[in-house]
Order: sequence, then structure tokens, then C-alpha cells
Amino acid sequence: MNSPKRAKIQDVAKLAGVSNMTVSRVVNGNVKVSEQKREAVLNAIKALDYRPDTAARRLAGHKSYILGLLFKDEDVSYISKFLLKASKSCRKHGHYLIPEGIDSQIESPLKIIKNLVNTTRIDGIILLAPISNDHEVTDFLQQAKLPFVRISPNQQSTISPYICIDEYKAGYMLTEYLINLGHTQIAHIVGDLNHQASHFRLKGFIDAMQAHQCEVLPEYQSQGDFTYKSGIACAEKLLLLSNRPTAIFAANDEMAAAAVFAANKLGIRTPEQLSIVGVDDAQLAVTISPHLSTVRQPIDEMADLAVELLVNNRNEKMTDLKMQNGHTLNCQLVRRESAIALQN
Amino acid sequence: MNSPKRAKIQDVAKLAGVSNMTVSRVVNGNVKVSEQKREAVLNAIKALDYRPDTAARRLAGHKSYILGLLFKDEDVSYISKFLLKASKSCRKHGHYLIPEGIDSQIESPLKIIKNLVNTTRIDGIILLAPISNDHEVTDFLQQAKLPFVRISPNQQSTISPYICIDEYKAGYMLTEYLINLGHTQIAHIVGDLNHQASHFRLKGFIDAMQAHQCEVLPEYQSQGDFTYKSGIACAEKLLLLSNRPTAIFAANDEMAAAAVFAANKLGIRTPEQLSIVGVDDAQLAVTISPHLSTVRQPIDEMADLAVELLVNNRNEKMTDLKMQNGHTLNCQLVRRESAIALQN
DNA sequence: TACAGTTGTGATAACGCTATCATATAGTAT
DNA sequence: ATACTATATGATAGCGTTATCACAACTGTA
Repeated sequence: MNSPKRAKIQDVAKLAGVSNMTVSRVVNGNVKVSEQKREAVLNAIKALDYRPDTAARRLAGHKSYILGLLFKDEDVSYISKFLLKASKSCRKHGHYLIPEGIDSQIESPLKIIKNLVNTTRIDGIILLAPISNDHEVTDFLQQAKLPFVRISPNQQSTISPYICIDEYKAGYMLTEYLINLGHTQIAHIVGDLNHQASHFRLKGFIDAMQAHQCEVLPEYQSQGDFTYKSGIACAEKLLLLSNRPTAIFAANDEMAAAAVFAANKLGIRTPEQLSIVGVDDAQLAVTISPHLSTVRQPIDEMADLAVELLVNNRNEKMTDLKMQNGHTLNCQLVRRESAIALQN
Repeated sequence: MNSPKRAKIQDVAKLAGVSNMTVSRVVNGNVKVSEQKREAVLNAIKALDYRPDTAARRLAGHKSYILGLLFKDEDVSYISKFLLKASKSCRKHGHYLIPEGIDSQIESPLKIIKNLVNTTRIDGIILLAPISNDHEVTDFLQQAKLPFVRISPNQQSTISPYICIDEYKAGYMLTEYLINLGHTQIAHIVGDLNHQASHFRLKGFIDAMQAHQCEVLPEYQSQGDFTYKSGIACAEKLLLLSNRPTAIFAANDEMAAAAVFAANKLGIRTPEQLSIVGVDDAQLAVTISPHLSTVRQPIDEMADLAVELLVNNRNEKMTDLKMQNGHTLNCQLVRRESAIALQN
């Protein structure tokens, strides 16, 4: 059962010649302890390789040092990226991350979250879109007074902090980029409308087109849902049009990759005969051929910030201004090979 | 702090008219409880929406209901897939998963694992290759008597259960597939030799070539490390050879995708002028164009099994035979579009 | 009828930590 | 010098479970 035997707080206290509470105070670092004792404690901790037991801490102190991450269990690669980064960021702050992928067709997000909360008493939760919009979930969390951060939510309400990018700008930027490349016949594969982001990207697209006197044709908008499969269908429809577009702006990289594939199949070469751009700068953007021009979502930064908001919130008493605010991060255009100047 | 107020075991006990222990026994379900009381307890649990507090359970019972997943923090997509599935599988068994990505250039795996174990007292750990070969780690776990499962380890020792596929067969199968397609000039992009899998896949390649009287040229083997970047370099080298191969077998999909890209850049069309196959059947295999012919690693199955081994091990007392055994899962060839019959 | 064995149940003491309150000591103002 | 405040530290009581042991109520055997 026990090899070298874990040190507990009492062992440290004894070795340092102080009480348990003094050790606890040093470990948690909020309260003042005389320099002398602090040092003694620190030495004892090192000598015994002591690490506080999370379970005991939680039971006694109502802090679990665990954060939850909820997301819809799709194969969208930004989830993995976010997850990996968030987990790392947690470690940096002495916390742990428990990820929960939800297959919302089968499982109720509310049930899963209730379970997570009651069972494990996590300190806070990160909600990835589109779960960040599930009112059942957000209402429950509010009522339970559990801090949570929403990633790319539909509503920029003040019920909790949220993190997003300027989706409108992303759409506008990308469209303008294609226009500057000489394209005027630009089609848009629209994202899942359950994500507010899709609306904004579409609006950015339309506004940019109009600002540059390019016609916005209804048949140049095709409704996808962020999946590869939907991307294929949309792209095929677009490419079979008699007035085939010369460029496609897909609402995410996944669908952009699908468009490349669909074009290939129809014997249309990218980028020579068709320019394609996406959004996300996911891993696959630099895995497919040609590499995708896209807008980078600062996912690492988003994950870091989300964790930080939750961790700090525990420390500095809820009132922290940041906890009521939205955070709009910068995104930027990444020029690669999938879009080039219009060929005559 | 408390909204509807969580029910605790005492509340359930009172409502059901039994003692705490009886409730506990019903919840854990190992010991016999009279049908009558069991039902009363079950009803009370439902009525109060009771869920046991993990922290308290751990503190008292030395079970944490948490599993750890350790992996080297690379962008290999099978990690994400494994992680997602393992987390789901944990939920199915009433457990949680804490993933820890290790950037072994900066961080010591041992330190991270020690922290995880001491701090959180997890029930078991899953080690993904190549961490499954880190002796510092496995020694520590053995000494701490903490159950762990190794995924695709180098050594099929009995220190712990392990799960893998028949890597040799995968290599052989893929090579034979290309040969049957009419190819004889087949190159192999070798995987990271820190993974035993790479050795086996290479051996399978060589043996299949020889079995079919195909010459095994030294310049047709190029050393990669499973990353996309290395794949590009290897493929370029291969494709610039005066006696250019007509087919490339890359040791994973990531490098196969890189080969497709490199070929494209050199104006070599896949699959018309060059057949390419990979291993893994990762998401990207059906994202790039053309879709990749590959060998499917049954990742979902592996993740499920790993979790099950760890969960059951706690129940049925260490002695379970399975806990000392290796599990070699079946893998199978997936024919898609990236490899076709040799064109004259 | 008596005695051991079996089975279901409950009382109680941990588990390792922190909250809380009490106490001792030092510092400041009157 | 006295009282009063501020500050560092300690003693103690939980936090919500399960382990452990004890006991009562049966069962079966001699």
C-alpha cells in the first residue's frame, strides 16, 4: 500500500517545529507568517517532499484545485488544442483539468455538469461553444454560484466572463483579402448557425463584398455546420454552379479542407483554379496541400486566459472586475498557399 | 455558497431509515444488503438527487475515482482521439480522467507524475508511448504499487498490462498491399526509433519486400520521427532520387500527409504518379486530398480497454490475471485513394 | 438444547486538511 | 503605567465518506 510513505502536513509541522496551521498557511500563502518559521516550514517541505492532498484540502477547505472543461464532442481540432493548452495552464497554477466531451444527442449536458459539480466540487468550469450558450447549463451554474468562463458565446451578457475573437472582423478581413487578390466571384460556406460566430463571419463577408462593390449572390452562400462532411457537400454544390466562383471562403478550416478535397475530385486545382480560405489556423491548415490561408484563432491564449480567470477568481473574491467582463482577443490573417491572385 | 444544498449520505440514511454505512454499501454495491433496505436507499438517493462526494470518498476509502493519462505533448492526432475516448470511458465507469501532456524537453515526467500521484492519489495511470518506456516513471509506479497500463510500449514485460497492435503485421500488410498493386520500388519513411513500433513496422516492410523478391534499397529508407516536418524532409529526399520510388509507405499518417504535400510541391501527383500509405487512420487521413490508405489503429478500443483494466483492477483485487497480461488488438487495412495500381 | 458459523446492520474512528476561534505577544495611544 | 489594538500562532472541530469492529438475528449441526 505504502512505499516510502507520503508525508502529511503533521510530519512537516513536527519537523519544522510549528503547528499544522502554520504549515497550511505557508503552503497557501495568503496569510502572514514570520520569515523565520516560513523558512523552517519551506525546508521541511522540501526535505520530506511534501505535497498537500487535494482531497483533504477540498473536504476541509471547499477548494478542489480542479477545473472542468465542457465541450461538444465533435472532431473539431480546436477542441484538442484548447484542451491540451488548458491542461498545461492548469498545471502551471497548481490545478488539474477534467475534460468532459458531451455527445449531446445522447447525453444531457446538464446532467453531466451536475454530476461533475456535485461529485467533484470543481472550482470552476470552462464552457466551449456551443455549450457556452446552453441556458440550462449557464442557469444552473449561476444558481450554484459556480464561476465559469464562456468561450465564443452567442450572448455577450455579464452573467460570466467570456472570451472570443472579433468574428466579424475575421470574416471581413478574409473576404477583403480575396478581393484584393482580384477575386470578385467569392462564395461563402457558412458555419453552424448555432454558433454566433457563424453569423458574424457571414456578416463580415457580406459587408466586405458590398464595400468593394462585389455582388453578393444568394447561390454563393451555402449552409454548412463546421464539419468536414458538410464542407464537401457545400463545396460540391458551389463548384457545380454554371458561374463557378473563383474563390471560396469557408467558415472554418475543416470545411476549407473539405473544399480542397471536393475541388480536387472535380479536377479543379487549388489554388490555380480556385482560391480557398478558412478560419481557425488549426493543425490541419498546415497539414493539407496546399497549406491553408486562414485567420488564426489565438487558442493558446484563450485557454490560458480562461484558466487564469477561474484560478484568480478563487483567490481574490469574486469581485474581481475581470470576472464580469468580456475579453475580445486579436486574431490575424495568415497568408499561405491556398489563395492566390486571380488567374486569367 | 449553497443553493438547493447538496444532499449528503446522512440525509439519505435518515430518509431511508438506515445507517450511513448501509447507504454506503448500497452505493458501492459490493456487500449484501437486504432487498428491502436497498430499495429504500435507492429511492432516497433518487429523491434527494444524491451523489457521493469524491473527495470524501478518497480521503476515507483510498479510492479517488480518478485516472491519469500521461503523454508526450506532441501534435500527434492520435493523442487527442485517445484522450477523448478515454475520458468518455471513464465517465461510463463513474470515474474522471486527468490528462497531463508533458513537454519532456522542459519538464521531468517523473516530477509531474509524482505530483499527480501524491497530490491527487489517482487510482491508476495510462501511459502513452513513448512515456510507456520511461523507466524512471515505470519504476516509480511499480514501487508505489500504483496500477498502470502501457500503450504501445517497447518492452512487453509483465510489470504491468500493456495494449498494442501487431506493428509488424501492419508494416507487412501495407507493404504487401503496395506490392500487389504492382509496385516494386517502394520507399519507407521510418518512424521515431524511440517507439518500438517504428522498428516493427520497418521489419514488416523489409520482410514483405523480400518475401516478394523486391529489392530493399538502403536509399529507400529515410529516417523520420513521426512529425509532419520530418515527413516533408524525408519525402523530399526520396522524391529527388534519380530512381524515384513509385510508392511510399510512411510510418504514420502525419508523415504520409507530409509526403503528399512534398510531392505536390514537386509537381508529382498523388496517387497517379506516386502512391502513399500511412499508419493510424487518424482524422487527417480523411481530411487531406486524396484520402489516405492506411492501417487503422483501434484507438477507441484501446482507450476503452485501458480504462477498463484500471477500473476493474480496483474492484477485483490486483490479482486479476488481465492485469499482468498484454493485449494485442487487431488492426486492419483501410483502402482509400492515396494508393492505386502502378501506372505505366 | 446448546454451540458455532453466517449474515446483515450499526457505531465509531479515522482519512489529511482548513476554518474558526482562542491565546500570546508586540505595538500604539492615552 | 494602563488599556486597547494589531498581529502571529496554536488548539480544536469539523468536512463527507469508508474501514473496522461489534453485535444481533438467524442458520445449521451435534
